[in-house]
Amino acid sequence: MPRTGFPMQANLVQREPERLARWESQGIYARIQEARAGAEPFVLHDGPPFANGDVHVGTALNKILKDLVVKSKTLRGFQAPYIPGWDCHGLPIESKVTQELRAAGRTDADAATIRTACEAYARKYIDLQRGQFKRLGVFGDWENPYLTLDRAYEADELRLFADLVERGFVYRGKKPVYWSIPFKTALAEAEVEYADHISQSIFVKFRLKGEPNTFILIWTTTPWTLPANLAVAFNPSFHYSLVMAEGGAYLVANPLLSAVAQKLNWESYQIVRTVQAEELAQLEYEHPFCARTGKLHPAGFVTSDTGSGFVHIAPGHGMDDYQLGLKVGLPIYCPVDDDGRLALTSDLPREQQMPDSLVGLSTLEKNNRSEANEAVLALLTEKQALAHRENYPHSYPHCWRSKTAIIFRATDQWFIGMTRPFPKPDAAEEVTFRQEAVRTILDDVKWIPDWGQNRIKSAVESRPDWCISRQRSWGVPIPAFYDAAGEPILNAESVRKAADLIEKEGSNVWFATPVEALWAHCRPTGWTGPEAVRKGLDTLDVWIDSGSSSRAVVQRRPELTPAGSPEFHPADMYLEGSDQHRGWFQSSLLLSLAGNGAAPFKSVLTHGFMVDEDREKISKSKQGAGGYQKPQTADRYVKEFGADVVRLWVASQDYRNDIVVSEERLKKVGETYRLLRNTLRYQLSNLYDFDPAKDAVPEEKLTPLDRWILAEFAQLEREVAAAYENYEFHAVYQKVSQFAAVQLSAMFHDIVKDRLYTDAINSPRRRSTQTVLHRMVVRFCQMLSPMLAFTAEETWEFIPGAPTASVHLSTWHPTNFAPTAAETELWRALFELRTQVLPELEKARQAKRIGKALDAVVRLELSGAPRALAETHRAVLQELLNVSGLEVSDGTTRAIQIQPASELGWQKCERCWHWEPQIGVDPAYPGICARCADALRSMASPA
RNA sequence: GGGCCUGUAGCUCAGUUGGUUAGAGCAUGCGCUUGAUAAGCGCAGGGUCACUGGUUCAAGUCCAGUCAGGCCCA
Repeated sequence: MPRTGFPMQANLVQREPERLARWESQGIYARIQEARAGAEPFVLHDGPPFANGDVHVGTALNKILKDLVVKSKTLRGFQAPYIPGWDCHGLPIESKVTQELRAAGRTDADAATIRTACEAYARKYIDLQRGQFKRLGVFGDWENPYLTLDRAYEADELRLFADLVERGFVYRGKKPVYWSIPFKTALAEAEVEYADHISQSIFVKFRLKGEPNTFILIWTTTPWTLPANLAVAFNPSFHYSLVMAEGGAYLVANPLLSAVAQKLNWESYQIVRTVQAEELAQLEYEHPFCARTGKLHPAGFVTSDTGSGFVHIAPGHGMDDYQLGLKVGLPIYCPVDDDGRLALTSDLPREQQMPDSLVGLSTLEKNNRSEANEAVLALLTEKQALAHRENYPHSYPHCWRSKTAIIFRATDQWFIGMTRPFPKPDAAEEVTFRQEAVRTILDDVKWIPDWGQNRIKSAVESRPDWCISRQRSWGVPIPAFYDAAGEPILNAESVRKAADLIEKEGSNVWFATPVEALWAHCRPTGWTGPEAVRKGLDTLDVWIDSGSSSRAVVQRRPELTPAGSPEFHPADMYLEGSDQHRGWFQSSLLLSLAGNGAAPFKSVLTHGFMVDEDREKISKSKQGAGGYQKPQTADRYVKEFGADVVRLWVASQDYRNDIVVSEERLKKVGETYRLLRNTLRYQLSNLYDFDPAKDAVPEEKLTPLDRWILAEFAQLEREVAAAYENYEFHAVYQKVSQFAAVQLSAMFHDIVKDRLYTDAINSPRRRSTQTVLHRMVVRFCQMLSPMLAFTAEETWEFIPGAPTASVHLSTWHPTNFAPTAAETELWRALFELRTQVLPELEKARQAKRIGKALDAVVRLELSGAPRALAETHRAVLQELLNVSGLEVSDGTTRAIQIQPASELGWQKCERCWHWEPQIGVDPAYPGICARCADALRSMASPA
């Protein structure tokens, strides 16, 4: 009878933490790395999650997918190190911390105070998340993760930045930011508060050049930006009309025509004709009060809910305007100074700029009025360009400290230029950085799934220059200086010297040290330029932080640098959600290409996003009323189902599509978990008396049935190995669970019970089956181990003569077992016969003539080959059918008769439950059939 | 609004270059077993392959459009 200490109930929630503690004390990760020393490496480089909040179930999915890759590669014999990381800088942390400081009354915190508090905040969440990631069963060097706030990391990031500076990718340019006039500073989104505000809504007539008395009507709520107007945008998907109305001819978008007519009090108007987008794009207009002209450009952001369908474009004063300006090559003209006053700039010739009467007027609003707005409105009226004016109440951004309305204003920023020449010594002709990036995407990286290539290619093709400076405190400082004339000094050597300093002292040193001392330290050897009088206080975009991880981690950590690697070696794989095509994949690629000349990864695997049971994105607003009962954190699911079920759920989903997370889905996966667990348990429970060293039967002496299942199993192994190699974990899940349900549970395990329970302990037939069960439980356990990290280990402990201390230390190669063609054909034919007989048995069962199959005797009337087959393999066929008797007779009717053995006067053996014509022939064993008597006798007197 | 992607039974997935009544496992229902028992076995029901139109002798499979959903832009 089967026996095992392997419990049927997993009790994962309680017992997984115990196993984690054991793994921890064993140092399982280190032992795995030792065991694979010198093996072929496979480096999956971790994309750092943000050190903020609990681990979301989507983040858990990402981590588990990575672990499935690492564990399956390890299983196949690779050395697959895993160094987890965290992204530590950035606005979400800084604004949280600033809010906390504010709540504590600290409104005057300086950069050093904020930075110290931010680091403490980040470290707190790193610890929290580390515990939650480990709980998932993810193996890695958790005690030595990489952190983007580490000094060494920051220093390497700056050294990479220095390379970019040296190669000419970095330049100073302009970009619009939120600007607080009283504080003369740029603001982050988090420092902006929206409040009700009354603006001046105006319609302005822009005269078409060369068309007297013909105008385009533009609409704006910020009159003071008109001196900065350089273009007009229209939506190419709208229809526009030329209409005759009071005072002239006007171009207006059709969907807005009636609204405009009403606003402008047109008593009547006539549509002259429709104007096509192609024609609009050819037009030129005259600025109402500056001596210059502008052009019309198509843009998707022009809407039809307000205005006229034409949007005034001031690239220095709006994000849409700025993007359009970059695209069509307009200067980022911002005629407003730090004090918020209209000012002349060097972007345009003096004669093309605003009249003297406007210069020096303030844009700062008091009681909804500003000098600049009033003067512009007066000027428009004077020029008869103001078609309509009204108060316009709406929500408008305000500075959180001064409560004043903010303005959008282009300021000087640092950029990485996408069209800079890319240094390529052997290239026939010069290529741009962008062109080289696209070539690398196409030629040098494998994208999984392959449409990822398309995705990142179009992202790189269409992205503007990369604005890399932030007016924030919590980040890596850009070690730039400024001379007395305000000109920037950014030099590769000085950046490297700053990096050395920061590696020693931490990046706070940049903020805490006076400019004289910093410049003394960073001043390039033999510097002949102007001396620095001011240091820059900008920090780097956090995407530069995480994007530098190839340099700061993959090229640095010895365990990620296999022996004999060239100086620069890409990681084998990056694995993140599909949003990272515009995020980390891109920042990593661009930085590595610019700094190292090559892509940082050989392959990139992307997964879809988590959606709920309605296949809609998980949103906090859906939580509670009618939505999910609990927050969608990893812990919430681990605490209910256990990590192995969560891991199996991850494996079960085709991650290339959206991934459904729901109570129902996890419950279903829980059912599969139990199926797999019971399969393992059945095998273990029949190996309690099996010692592979002593009892194993050689392959060629296995019974035909055992050879059959071995062949089936070897086929499964090949398919599973291929699925792992293609990272198709859902295929592994399907194949493994279906094999467990069909070939094992419904067939082999069911058929073989008779042998295991009733043959003599040591009989060759029983040992043969145990040999196969043993081989299968070992290998089944291995195949499951990447998914069921905990349960596979638990199983491993119960396997007699397990080859290694931990399943995670073991290596697995698919069984090379091929039955002969004759064997394969024989078993195909036997199962075909079985398939014909089973329905007849079912009919007898439905008719209540028999209960289980063993109650029946089967008569087959066959002819020709089938008859020969059935007669030759009568015993095997009887075993496959699990019936007490099988008679084969010659005939052409192909009749299948089922008869209850009791009707034949047969008797049931107490031991094996087979019915036999005669029972108890051996007087020593009454009530027992001859076969069982033999078995008992042999066991009573061991040979 | 644009780019990329997805839509096959209640659930998760297969469906090779278009070719017989669209498959599997799980779940459900009914029955059996009670020596894998908070298990196991069998049988059955369940799909106008998101929708519409087209190409073709033939379409889940090719093309166009619509709808729904996701990611990224705007």
